[in-house]
Amino acid sequence: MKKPLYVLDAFAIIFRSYYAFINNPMRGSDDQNVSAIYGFFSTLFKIFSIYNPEYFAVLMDSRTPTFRHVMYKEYKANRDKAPEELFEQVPVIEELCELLKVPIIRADGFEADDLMGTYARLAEEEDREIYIISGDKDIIQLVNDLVHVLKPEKGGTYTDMGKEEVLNSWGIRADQIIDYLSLVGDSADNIPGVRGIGAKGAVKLLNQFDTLEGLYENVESITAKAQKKNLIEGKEDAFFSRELVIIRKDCPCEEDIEKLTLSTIDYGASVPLFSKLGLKRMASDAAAKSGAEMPVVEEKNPARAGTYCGVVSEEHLDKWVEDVRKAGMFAFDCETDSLDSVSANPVGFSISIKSEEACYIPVKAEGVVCIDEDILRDKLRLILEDKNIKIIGQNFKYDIKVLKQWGIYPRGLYFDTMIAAWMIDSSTPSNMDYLAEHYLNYKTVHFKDIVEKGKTFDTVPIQTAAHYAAEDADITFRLYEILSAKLKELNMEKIFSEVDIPLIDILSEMELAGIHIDDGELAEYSIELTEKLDILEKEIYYLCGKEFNIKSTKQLQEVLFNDRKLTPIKKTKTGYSTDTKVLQELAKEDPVPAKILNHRTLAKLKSTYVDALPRFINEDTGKIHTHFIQTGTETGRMSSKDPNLQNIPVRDENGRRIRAAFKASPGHVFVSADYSQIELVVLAHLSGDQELTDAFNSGEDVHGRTAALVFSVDPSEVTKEQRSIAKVINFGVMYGMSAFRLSNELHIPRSDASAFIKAYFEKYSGIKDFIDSTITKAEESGLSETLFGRIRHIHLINSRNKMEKKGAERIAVNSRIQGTAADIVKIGMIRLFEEIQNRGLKSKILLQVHDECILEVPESEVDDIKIIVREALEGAAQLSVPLRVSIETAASWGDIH
DNA sequence: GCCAGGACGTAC
DNA sequence: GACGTACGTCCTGGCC
Repeated sequence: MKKPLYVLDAFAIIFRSYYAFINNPMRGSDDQNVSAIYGFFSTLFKIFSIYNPEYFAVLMDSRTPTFRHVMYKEYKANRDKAPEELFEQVPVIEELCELLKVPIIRADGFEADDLMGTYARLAEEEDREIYIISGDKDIIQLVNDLVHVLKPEKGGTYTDMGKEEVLNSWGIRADQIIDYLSLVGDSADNIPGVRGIGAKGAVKLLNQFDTLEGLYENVESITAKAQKKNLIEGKEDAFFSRELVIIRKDCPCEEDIEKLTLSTIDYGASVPLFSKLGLKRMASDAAAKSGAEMPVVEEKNPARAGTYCGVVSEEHLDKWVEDVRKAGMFAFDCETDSLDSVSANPVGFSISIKSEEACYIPVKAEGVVCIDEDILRDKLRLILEDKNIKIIGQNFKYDIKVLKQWGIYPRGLYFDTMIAAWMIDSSTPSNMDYLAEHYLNYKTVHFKDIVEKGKTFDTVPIQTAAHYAAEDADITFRLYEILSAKLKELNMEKIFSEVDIPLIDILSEMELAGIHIDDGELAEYSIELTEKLDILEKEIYYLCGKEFNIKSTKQLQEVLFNDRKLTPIKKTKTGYSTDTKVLQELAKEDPVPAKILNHRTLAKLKSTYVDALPRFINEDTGKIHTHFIQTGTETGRMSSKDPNLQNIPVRDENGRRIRAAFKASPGHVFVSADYSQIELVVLAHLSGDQELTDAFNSGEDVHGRTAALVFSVDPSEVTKEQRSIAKVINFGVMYGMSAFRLSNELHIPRSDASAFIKAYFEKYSGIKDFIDSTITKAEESGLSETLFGRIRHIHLINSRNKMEKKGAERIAVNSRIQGTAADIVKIGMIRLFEEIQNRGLKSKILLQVHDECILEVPESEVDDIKIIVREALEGAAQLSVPLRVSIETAASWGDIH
């Protein structure tokens, strides 16, 4: 018989090793964590010494992002920065395996589980024994006459799980493990299983009926009533779980097991790296095995500090201005006396034109005679207002706003490191301290460490201030060099330079413009709300026979589920849920929940909007100036904060009164332009689906047409109910909605919901293909990409945790749609802004709410602007279906829609 | 008293 | 387990 093959689940070992030392991590020569590297190779060499394998392979998940996210839960459970230092060890482990010439196998788009399955099959086919080293109980399903699992135990030993051992320890045969897990579920892996069926029950059932099919064919014969009910209700869950549990056996991988040999192992090659990592014992062990010499380790240099100077004379300033003009490009940063960009005054500027050099030009500093403000302003204009001189900034929207109010109108904005970093990876922070550390291995001086609480930057001693400020410009320049290369690699230069960079100035204008709100109107509404809330409160207290804090979910739970004996409907992490859905359900049998609902709605309006918005009115301008965050989402959308003007109520009448308080300035009106169904239009374009394309090209009601298709009726015969189902499905599809959710949403049986979804994808087969290909592409590349090339990393797309994987699939699909729509709206805004500028109009864009732009327009410009807006927005992209905007005009925001 | 996290609810 | 993207408010509980 052939010599056995040993395969190692690398992932599992890396994980175990890292957490084994979590309280006392192994540190390498740069003080970096090397626990996983050490643990992995200790295990590897231990296995070599115990089993002396001739054929051996390390099996990896397809990419490191996978790895990262398999650990997602643990990552969250250990809320420190641990995982990052774990992930960084993975490529090192791979490199060491390669140096050692230990076969390492990875199949793109597949997990180590699937590789184990595949090698189990391959070994079996040539009648070879295989030992799989893994602690994962899913793997047990592979066990048979030839396939063994070596389960790691505490103390570095391994239990050989063959057929008999499985039967002994589990009470079922190995080939029943799949069905067993389908019934029991696995909370760690998020396999649901059948509710109410535990380990003992599952074993008993499988012993009786042998298989899941056998069980369900005979489910009627089960005598235990509760169990039978659980099984019948959980049938779909069981079969769904089984899909998640089954390990594939068809990965593309090296099929010639003879090639997975350890005969060429080269311990000597690993010595320098082990040594460099500071794993001295491992290095010397490897050296001993190969007879190699121990190398001398060289120290790695951290990023170097820059050389900075202060500029307080005109001559010195002239020199810098001249140098900047010669260089044609510079990093620039403002220090101010306030975080509030509308009222902030500059207290100094810093400039860098090359890495590790920068200067600080104070405007105001205690005990320092600075350059005259007017002279300084004029000289800075020479570099900031020259469109041929490229400006590099970090969060430059802030600087633009400060500069504009100080009298400088920057023109040559070329690069924003914050935005670049966000486009490169929107899931990680984009503040400078993080970027410096992450990309440059440089620890910056922190603002709060040099400025005393409550004081402003101009009070900081000039030496300290100059160093801090100049460093910002220096680091910005250094980051530019790295990030611009990365943007290029990712092919995002175009969307970066043509969309996100030009948008910065537009957003600065929007924020500076602000929007007027009638605080008197809100004050009146607040009083009304207080009265209504008082009444509701009293009614609730009376009905409940006691007073309590209605806003406390904890106390509310006590009242509803304890005092009033209502039946809890769903759980949260901390107790029973009391959200809207639950309260609506409970309202059917008790008068209190309805009043709570009412109270909640009004209290929300009052605290979040009615009372909060007036506090944001700027003293100087009398307007509300929101902040648009360009790096606030993972899809490419913008967000808005302080206050968030993208979630002002619109749907119900109470809420609309808040919109009504937003007023156009005297002599002006609001013009709102709203893209019609932009996400569905994008879906039609991206998918190329014939039916959906036809629906939009025909100009008919798209939800009605969907209903006609799904229900196979003539469009003229579609009922209201059918249309509303179609509408929910249309939106649900873009979010990856399940039949479960659809049935809940529409209050229909789950089987009906499944049928609707099935019919939907049969008719819209192009959408199905779009979803599938988006997922496949994400699995291969780890990315989801918009029509314009904006990317999002889909970290969990190859997760072995099936729930996480499904979640990642939804994200991949939705991000393409939502992100493309966001790109289009941004492009539309840029076209619109440019057209307004070119024509010298006074109209201003004030707000953007994802698919809508709101402008404030002098009455005299209204007719023109409507045409301009339509042309600019509808022409933002050439799609296979028409992009339409609907335009409305009103003196108050409440009168729009 | 401060802060982080959870629950909830608003928008698209 | 169950629908994507945000932000704000209130409450709670741990920490100082």
